[in-house]
Amino acid sequence: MNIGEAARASGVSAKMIRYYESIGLIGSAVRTQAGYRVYEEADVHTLRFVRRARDLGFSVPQIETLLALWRDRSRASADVKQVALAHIAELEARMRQLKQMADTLRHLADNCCGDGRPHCPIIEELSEGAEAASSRSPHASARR
Amino acid sequence: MNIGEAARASGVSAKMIRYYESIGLIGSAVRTQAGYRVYEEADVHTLRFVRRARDLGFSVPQIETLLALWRDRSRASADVKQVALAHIAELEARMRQLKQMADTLRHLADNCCGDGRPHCPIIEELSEGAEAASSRSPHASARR
DNA sequence: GTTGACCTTGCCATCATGGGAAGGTGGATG
DNA sequence: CATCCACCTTCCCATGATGGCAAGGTCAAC
Repeated sequence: MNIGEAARASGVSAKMIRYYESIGLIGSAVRTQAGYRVYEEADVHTLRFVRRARDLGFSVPQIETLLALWRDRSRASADVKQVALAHIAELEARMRQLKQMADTLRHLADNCCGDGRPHCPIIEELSEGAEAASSRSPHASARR
Repeated sequence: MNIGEAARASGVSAKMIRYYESIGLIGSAVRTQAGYRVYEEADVHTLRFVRRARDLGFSVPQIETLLALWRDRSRASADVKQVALAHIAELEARMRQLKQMADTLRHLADNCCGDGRPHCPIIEELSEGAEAASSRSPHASARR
């Protein structure tokens, strides 16, 4: 099957299949004489694995690890669990950051009349900046 | 004051100050004869505003809007609030995505013994893919 | 033999940020 | 005055995962 069909069958775009091949996440596909990539059912299976891992927010390096564990029939489930738990921790850290931003903003917005007058605690916070708004070290860039 | 001092005073890196100038988020700094950028207290104040907005997760276009509102002494606080609420909604949407990923993973990890044996529900989910794991439309890419 | 759908590679863009190179400035010290 | 170090300048590159577009080759059907 050609790349387009593999893309439809796996839910991974043709573009991304080529990309995954280029970075070595998946093996190089067999080519026809004309240079077309050819895929088997097993490849589609792998691609679906990758897509599901992406849907769960795993990064490409993590997926590399997961693929290796998948293929390793003598893997220890502890190794898989470790990757998963590390990722959960990462997701939770990101959630905490977002939550802190949202909470701060929500608090400010709740105190903003939202009418036609210029007075606004949101703008004030940004310009005068109560650094101590929430337990945050002075310049800890809470970005991303 | 030079860019380095402005960076230290505002918490925005010199690199980013130049970047913000290049994209027009902040005005072009006055230059010395030698081409050095020169900053006043007011500029540092603006930079701090930008940094705080970034810390709250606002994108550059949103900060552009916020800066304009800040400078507009006849602004309507409703306009500021609208920007803030839209951003809160965005943050919450991202949190929901992350939460769904984390919940799914947590569930799988809870069912993984995490011992030396190969059997692992996490790997199984990825390879066999119970698409119906959590209310998620068939191929709704839950990406970012 | 033409057409249309598909494939190939390659480059560009995203978004905010950092790194580094090559070269000019400025002030302090020998 | 020469030297040195810290600073400044611009320019290019990289990130991560993804999409878009363009120019050109392939294939199958009609």
